[in-house]
Amino acid sequence: MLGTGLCGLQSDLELDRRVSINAEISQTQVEFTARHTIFRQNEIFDSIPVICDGWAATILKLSNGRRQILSFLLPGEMITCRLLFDPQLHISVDSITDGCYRTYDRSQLRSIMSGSQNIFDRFLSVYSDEDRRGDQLIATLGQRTAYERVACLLLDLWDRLEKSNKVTANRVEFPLRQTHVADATGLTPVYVSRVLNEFRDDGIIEISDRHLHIFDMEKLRRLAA
Amino acid sequence: MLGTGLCGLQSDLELDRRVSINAEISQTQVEFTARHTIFRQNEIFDSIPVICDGWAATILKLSNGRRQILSFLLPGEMITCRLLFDPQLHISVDSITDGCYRTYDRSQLRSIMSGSQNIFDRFLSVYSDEDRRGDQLIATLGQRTAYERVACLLLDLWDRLEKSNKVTANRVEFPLRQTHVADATGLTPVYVSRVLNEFRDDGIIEISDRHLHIFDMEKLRRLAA
DNA sequence: CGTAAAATTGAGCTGTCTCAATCAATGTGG
DNA sequence: CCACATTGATTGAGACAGCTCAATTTTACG
Repeated sequence: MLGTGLCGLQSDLELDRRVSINAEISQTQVEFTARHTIFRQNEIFDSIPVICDGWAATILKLSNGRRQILSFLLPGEMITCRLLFDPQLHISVDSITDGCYRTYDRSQLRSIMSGSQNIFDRFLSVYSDEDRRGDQLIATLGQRTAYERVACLLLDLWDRLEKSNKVTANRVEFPLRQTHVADATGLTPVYVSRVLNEFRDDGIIEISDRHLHIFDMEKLRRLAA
Repeated sequence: MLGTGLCGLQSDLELDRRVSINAEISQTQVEFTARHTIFRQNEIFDSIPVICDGWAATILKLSNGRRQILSFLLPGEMITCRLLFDPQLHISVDSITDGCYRTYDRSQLRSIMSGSQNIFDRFLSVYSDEDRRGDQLIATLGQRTAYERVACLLLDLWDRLEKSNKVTANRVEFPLRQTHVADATGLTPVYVSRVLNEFRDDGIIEISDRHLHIFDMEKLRRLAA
């Protein structure tokens, strides 16, 4: 983890497990419960929310009612770096599990950023990662088959969770429902079920008890193309 | 157009038709010809290229050889704002028509940006737009049918070209081949042909002579859902 | 003008969806 | 703590959107 203890001040903001700042930033903490919309498309924010506990998803709703999950938010992650610069959230955020978020004042964050090239660049690097993941998702949805999409999603989450040491013995907490996987991959819940079951029957993974177990990582990575 | 004449200095950088700076920035101009890769995935840049004439496309290549067009670059547009902060280009750029690009020194641009909150915010707003379009594309590829995808693409391009006054009498230059449309929508060239022909037969649009003519805008917007 | 690239068209196939029914898990109120 | 209600997962059968392959025509380019 980069930057722990920077500035040597009080409260702790950790971004995507890559930037953390100790500084005197005013923050408020808010609890949320599973399966609710916690931020709505087009809300205006003077502060930056960061999920500090639980899982959530960013969602874009189309005019016709269909919904696409853009990303899953894991504990410690900002909704999107864009909020640092653009007060209007153009996406919704739904909670997946119970949890809480903290909000940090934008102007304070920005003055901290402009005070340190170092911190500034770290935020930008988080932003950059966010973009890369977005571009990868575009390519995945445009070019990959259902099996590949599901494999990619599982691996993406796995790799992120592994970075924050949430993986033990090839097993990790996995609170997503199949509808979440469906909304993220552009597939039908019914078909997601078939894909996951086939992965299970092939001895590649198993999802049970809100946990994901990967038995054959190599095969899964090969499947993700 | 915002910001023309800012700083009252020499050369002209216009971004996405939304930010333009007159300042003493060193730049070099490079010509390119149609149908070539002009920047390669993973190149490192000390300068920011801006397409100043002609069309190009940003492309992500997958391990298995498939390719996804992430965006079309119209005259005046930066490859991606990310390059302002991250020297590594993680995508390729292919030219579509003949044209040219200029490159601007990153550190110079950044010092201009840090010298003016105003200019800084404008760059960020361009960046923000880039992201929004990315998110829309994710939703389109994940949730929309072939007809909707093609309609969305045509409208997106149309709206951007209209903003820069390139549309006259419901007609606009349109140098894309059907393979470009296919790579951008995640469809097959063959199927794109069928979709476009159906649009034509329904009296909605016509593409001929490298121009796009929209006869029934309302119907097209309805099709785009 | 000749050659290569792009577009069109037809026929047939397959990956993914829809609909519908059943079963399992999770949450809730009495 | 159990019964019921709700939500999520599984499975089967059938349909269809979009793909593949291949042949032909049209357009663009050197």
